Amino acid sequence: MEGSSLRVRKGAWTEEEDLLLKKCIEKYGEGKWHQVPARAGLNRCRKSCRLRWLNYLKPNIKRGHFAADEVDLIIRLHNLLGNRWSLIAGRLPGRTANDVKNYWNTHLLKKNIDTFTKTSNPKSHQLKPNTKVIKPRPQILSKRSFLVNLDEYNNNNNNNNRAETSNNVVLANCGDNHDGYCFPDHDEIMWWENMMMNEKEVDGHQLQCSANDIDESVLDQIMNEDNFGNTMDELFLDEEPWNVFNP
DNA sequence: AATCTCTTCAACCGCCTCCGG
DNA sequence: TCCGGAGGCGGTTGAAGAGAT
Repeated sequence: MEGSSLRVRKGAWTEEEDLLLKKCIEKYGEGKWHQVPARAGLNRCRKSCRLRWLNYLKPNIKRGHFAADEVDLIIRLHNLLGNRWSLIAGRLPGRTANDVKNYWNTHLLKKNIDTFTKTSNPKSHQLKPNTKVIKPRPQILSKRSFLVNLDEYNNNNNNNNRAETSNNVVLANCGDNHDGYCFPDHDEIMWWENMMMNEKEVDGHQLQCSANDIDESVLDQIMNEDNFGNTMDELFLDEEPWNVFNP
């Protein structure tokens, strides 16, 4: 539980509280959320302050209806990423993870259910019934966890660029910056192999990503084209999207 | 006009990961 | 190596407004 919950205010924010929080962030900048309530003179917990700022007060937040292209992008990215709202929101300027999540739950989820129970339109962006979405979980490894994985990788390496371990797999050998991806699940491995493996990577070339931009670069790759040079539209409008497994 | 039901979305909650001591 | 605090995330809740009866 957060701090001394007996004294912390909950519920809807008042204009006065918004103003205090805004002034505080403008003065001290974002971050150090544990200091924000005291600095702003707010009787709120750090999480509440952070959420209020990120979802409502932050400049450039887009409110109101989602445009058709935004909805389209949400559906596509959700097909790829599942409920990874922060990643999806990261591709929609001005939209927050909470907004995207709410929109999905209130508008798109309903549509999906309708599609499941009524018709199955192959050109539709909705998922088909019995479609298993493989949810990738790109992870930025800490030095510690990387070393564990690297150790297992070295122990198990059998001349492939991939080493299967009891719980995870290192995809491609790791570069100078020692960043990599680990996935615990075979379906995910297949998913990423399908998506990421091109000739260069098979030859030992690997994604050159820093720990901080790994998601961005991977998503950029997804957004721009697939392994075979198809555009995003071609990719997702195909009758059998390659990123979706139909058992 | 009053009441009930449904929808929306801001906010909370609990969990996970990371990092520093 | 362990532990506690902080940041961040996704799932869920509930108040408020809109629409239906």
